[in-house]
Amino acid sequence: MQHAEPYTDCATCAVRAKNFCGSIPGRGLDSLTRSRRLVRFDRRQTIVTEGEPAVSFFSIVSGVVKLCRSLPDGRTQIIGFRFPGDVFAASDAETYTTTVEALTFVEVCQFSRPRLKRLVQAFPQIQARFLETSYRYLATLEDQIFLLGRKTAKEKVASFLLSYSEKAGHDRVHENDRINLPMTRTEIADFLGLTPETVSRVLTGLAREKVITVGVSHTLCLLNPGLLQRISGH
Amino acid sequence: MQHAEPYTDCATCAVRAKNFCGSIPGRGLDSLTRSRRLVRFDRRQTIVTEGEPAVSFFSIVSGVVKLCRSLPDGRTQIIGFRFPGDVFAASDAETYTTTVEALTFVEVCQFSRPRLKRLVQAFPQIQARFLETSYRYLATLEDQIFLLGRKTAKEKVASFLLSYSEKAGHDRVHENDRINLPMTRTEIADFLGLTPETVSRVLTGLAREKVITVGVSHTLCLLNPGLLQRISGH
DNA sequence: CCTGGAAATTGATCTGGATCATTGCGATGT
DNA sequence: ACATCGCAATGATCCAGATCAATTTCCAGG
Repeated sequence: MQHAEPYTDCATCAVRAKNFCGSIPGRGLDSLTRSRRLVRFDRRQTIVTEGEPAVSFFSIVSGVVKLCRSLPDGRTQIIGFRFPGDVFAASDAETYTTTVEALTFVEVCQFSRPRLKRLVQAFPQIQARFLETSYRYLATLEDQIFLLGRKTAKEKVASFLLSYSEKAGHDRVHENDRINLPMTRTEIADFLGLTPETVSRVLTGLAREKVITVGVSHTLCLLNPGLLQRISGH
Repeated sequence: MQHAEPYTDCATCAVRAKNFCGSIPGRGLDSLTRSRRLVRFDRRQTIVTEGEPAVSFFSIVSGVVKLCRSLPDGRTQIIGFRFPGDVFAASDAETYTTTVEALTFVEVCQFSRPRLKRLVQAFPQIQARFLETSYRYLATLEDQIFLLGRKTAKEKVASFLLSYSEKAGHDRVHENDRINLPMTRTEIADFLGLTPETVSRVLTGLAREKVITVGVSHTLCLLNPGLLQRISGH
């Protein structure tokens, strides 16, 4: 059997369990596969743009994206990063509330709103999953609000390293974990409400304290996650 | 007929339309009324505490509350304020993620989790409402993240005054609107990631520029909402 | 292997907002 | 009317992180 797409269908999708798709029973998988369009983006490509009509909903199969907002004067704030199994552009707003850009090569399932709506009608249990997901995002954003409002630069960076290394794969953070950051210092800064220079200085500071080592090609190593945790102020 | 509570039942509730209760048909209203307990709190009373088992869900009938998180060293961040028609402690987490405190005299409908669950089973359309609400909160938190990460003190205060005066009643913000702030300078500061001194200085600055007037007893007047809007950086 | 441009690091300096200290003032109770 | 107490305003000073300015490192493309 030949597929138009050289990729897995929903029945064999690696991230199905993590996503709303996991709530759809076996008999619905064909209909799910037909509802979505698998789309690929290269690093740096924009997937959706803030303010444009929100016609689609997305679910990430592979890769990492950033959600961000900008002011005309250039100030940018990254709202969050999203990983395989995450969704974005999920709200029912008229227009996208954030710009979404690929940080790595990315594969997403794109659902048009009407199709998604039909899917939800056919499988109402999806809605409970959406609610769960959106409660999880709410909790993450609350954490981020605390971080932005009340943490110091060092605490911010430490928190970021820990939560990133957790979400980006490793469920438990171990000593000597080598983590790969697909984002630039500027992007880390735009996420933490800092400048790239400050991020750089804090990282070299942490390296001097032997909490991490900073490697080449966006790589870095957590030598002492326990201490990092304490530095992060929980 | 006599009521144990001297207050309206769900059929005549002023905020029903704004809330999930609005999706429950007339025949379900008795069951709704029986599912909730109407509870009152005085200003400064704590309604739920961060970290404690999340046994209830709440919906505000009247008054204003704050949602906040604290670190043992005393740093506090207010995540948001909630008004009549809003809900809180809505996530399905094991424990409350924020402490909720009354800023004014408050009346809330308290639902135990099991009862709420049964209500949702009986009226599944509630779930769609919950999803809508939680998308709305997500958008608010995204705004707040931009504000905390990238706005100046003056922009923060201007944004706060505008969004507060909108949510606290007035749907459109008019010239010479008199607004009542039930929170202290410290609470405004903890919401905006500032100190009370800075909030105070910015307010007197805005008053000097004739954008607002600061009145007594937590009252203040927006002389020029249009300019305030421009100052807020949208 | 070289080379150009972007990103990262590092240093010097500046500043917005924090911190510390004092005074003012308006509610509440006597 | 007056004393008390907690919040608000204001002033003086400080400092974490921003800004400005060079290098240095990285890496993609030839």
